[in-house]
Amino acid sequence: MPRKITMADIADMAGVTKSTVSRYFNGGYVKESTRERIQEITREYNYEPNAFARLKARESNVIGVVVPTLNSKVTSRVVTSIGRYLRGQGYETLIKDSDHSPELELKNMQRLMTLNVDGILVSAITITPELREAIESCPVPVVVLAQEYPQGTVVVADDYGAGRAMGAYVGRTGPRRVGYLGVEESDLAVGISRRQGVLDGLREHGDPEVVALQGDYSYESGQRMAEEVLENGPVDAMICATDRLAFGAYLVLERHGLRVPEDVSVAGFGGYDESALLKPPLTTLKFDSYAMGYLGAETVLKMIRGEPVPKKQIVDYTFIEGKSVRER
Amino acid sequence: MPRKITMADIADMAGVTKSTVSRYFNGGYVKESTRERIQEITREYNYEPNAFARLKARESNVIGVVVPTLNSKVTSRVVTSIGRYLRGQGYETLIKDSDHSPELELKNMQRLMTLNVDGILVSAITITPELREAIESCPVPVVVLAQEYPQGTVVVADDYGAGRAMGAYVGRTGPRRVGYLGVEESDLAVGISRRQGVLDGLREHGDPEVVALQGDYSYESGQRMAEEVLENGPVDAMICATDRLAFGAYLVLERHGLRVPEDVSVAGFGGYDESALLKPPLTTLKFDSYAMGYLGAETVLKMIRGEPVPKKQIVDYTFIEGKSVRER
DNA sequence: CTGAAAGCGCTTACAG
DNA sequence: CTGAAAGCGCTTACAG
Repeated sequence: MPRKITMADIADMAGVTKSTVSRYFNGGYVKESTRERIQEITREYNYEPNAFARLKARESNVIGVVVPTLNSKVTSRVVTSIGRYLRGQGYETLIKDSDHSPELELKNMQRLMTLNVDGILVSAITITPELREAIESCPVPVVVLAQEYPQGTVVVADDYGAGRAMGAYVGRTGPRRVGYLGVEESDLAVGISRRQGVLDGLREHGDPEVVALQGDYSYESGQRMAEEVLENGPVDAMICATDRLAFGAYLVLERHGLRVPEDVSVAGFGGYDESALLKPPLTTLKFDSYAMGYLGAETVLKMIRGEPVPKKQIVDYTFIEGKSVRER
Repeated sequence: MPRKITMADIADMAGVTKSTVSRYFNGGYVKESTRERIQEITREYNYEPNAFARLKARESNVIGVVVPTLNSKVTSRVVTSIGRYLRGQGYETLIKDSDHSPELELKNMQRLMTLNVDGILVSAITITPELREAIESCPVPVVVLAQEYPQGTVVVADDYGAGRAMGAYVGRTGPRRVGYLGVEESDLAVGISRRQGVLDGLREHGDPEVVALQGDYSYESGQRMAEEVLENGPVDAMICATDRLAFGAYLVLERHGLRVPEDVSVAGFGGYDESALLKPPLTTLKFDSYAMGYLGAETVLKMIRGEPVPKKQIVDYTFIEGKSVRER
């Protein structure tokens, strides 16, 4: 196992000082011939400076990203998009997975700060008081993704608007009783805004009775909630806070011998590829997660440069009409 | 924005030297009363040492992970599992996303090395000669995930065995002509081993004619290949290298008015949650990705400690019997 | 255009 | 049990 190669090694081989090599990498003055020599050696050894040893540098060129989980289609898209943008801008992306734990969420934020990243993108399930405190006392720019955060800079999906659109769409078909399969209110975006949108949308179109439930984000939770809805009496529609929950509803409805959409309409949020494959295809709605990642990354870089940025950016969604909601 | 707090600050407040604080964090000798004082201040300021400033330390306590993409269910599971294990062992996980690019794959490996990580877990789509060279010249332990790599230490899924089991399962139903929707051979595990397993399994049970195609991993690719299979004449079964490809096959079969499994059997690999929701539920097979992550992480840590490790570890799979393969 | 020197936040022998 | 000093791989004024 060869020894790790350092900037000093490169300097030696090039017959210069590491100061010069450093300048080479950071865009300082280097004579053309020297530059070429360094470039050649750098190429030969595939050398790249250790980004984390830039302790003295004003900027580390690394951006931290804390995500609530990696096991989510939406998060995957967001992180991929962030990585692409940042890579193109010469920044490193440092991903910290909170694995559904609020304590880890806080720890990740704190750790990122001591790691002297230039900025932080944080997507949290819940912004606890401790997290908020950490965000506020953060010495580098922070942008919050996917959750409202009035105190700071955010990029969010239009959860309320999307909910309302879906509520109205289903409401127009004239249901008498609707089940809402939701998530916990600690998730403000999905648990509250999205639900409120749905309720308002329904109210504007016939004002059906609504049985609103809360669970977690799993397939199993979707099944449990669907069962519970049915135990409370027949419904004409189930609106599910995520496609995954809708998958659970499909299964339970089938078990009960109920047809979609003839007996019960079903709608979701997420627009997963798989949703189009269900029978019938799920009526859902897809947020532009790539835009969220891109805009978040762009925004944090602007903040670092001291450029003005919008306090709040809202990404769009696309309505995906399936065949799972009854025609009116 | 408050200044970042450093070890020297903590030392000042505790009335000691940073040497002592460092020892506190690294398990050296510290008097009980001193320890308590440092602990208190550390707690108050939520201080954690900058893991990347441990330039002088023998061990950095960070493990690098390079993944081919973040947009994959399997990768998500593997990375989550790695993170959990490593966190429990006091290690940082540094994720590098190659975003489907072989050049980035190589760059990520190289960069990780200069970042003085203690070990590397690499999951690559293709082990190019350059990547192999990088792995071989790596000064820290490397374990390769999900791909065969005879020169090194690997944790792989039993692609051949799984393919053969699926081939045999379908073969037993007596198909005359079978379509195989595969991926490129540059992916040795899926593109070659899995396919070979399927072919061998089929051959042992009736030896049907096989139309084997190659594409990428997308839903659209599944559709294209399914179309191409049908253009070549009727088949009794389609075996798909991943569930996602099978999703595409379902769509195309439906378009052609062909029923699953009455007209055409379909089978996949992956065991996605969604696969059970298809109509009919997909017969598939799920690899234990969590085990792959866990074992990979455990193995690299053992290698770092100089403990003996198996050259090759094979993770198990579970057969998931759906209703998409005709009864014989 | 380049080098010597000091310093970033940490660790580690070595004295005491 | 603790501190002073040197050093990790890099950056950055400051001379020259």
